[in-house]
Amino acid sequence: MNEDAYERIWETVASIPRGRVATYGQVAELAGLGRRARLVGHALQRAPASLGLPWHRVINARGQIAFPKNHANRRRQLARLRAEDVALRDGRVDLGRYRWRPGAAEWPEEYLAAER
DNA sequence: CATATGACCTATG
DNA sequence: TCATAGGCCATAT
Repeated sequence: MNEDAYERIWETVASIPRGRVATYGQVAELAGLGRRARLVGHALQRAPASLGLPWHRVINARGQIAFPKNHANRRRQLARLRAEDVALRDGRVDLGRYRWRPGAAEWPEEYLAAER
């Protein structure tokens, strides 16, 4: 069911640039699904690995990784985020700094600051 | 059919 | 910042 919505969610997630993050609610909104944030979680859980989606760039509205503390994917996501220079302080990403804004500059503030 | 359970969010106090 | 409440909804039992 909702294959239609799932595909739109996958496309949206695939378009999140490296070094930026998006929240579940944001992905739902961008995919034209209103406030169905939970659906984003379902869609990612069911996403074929073959799609190679950057699922690690999707976090909750509090800037935290949504997986439970002991879950293996939690560490995987943390490692991948750090690998693309997304800083986590006290387990939280500074959304004001790293949230993806479609159409806006796609590089983190630190990078822009270094260029200036 | 009825509950419970999440990779959730926003508003409010 | 924490807690509560209401919204949301596919899946599992």
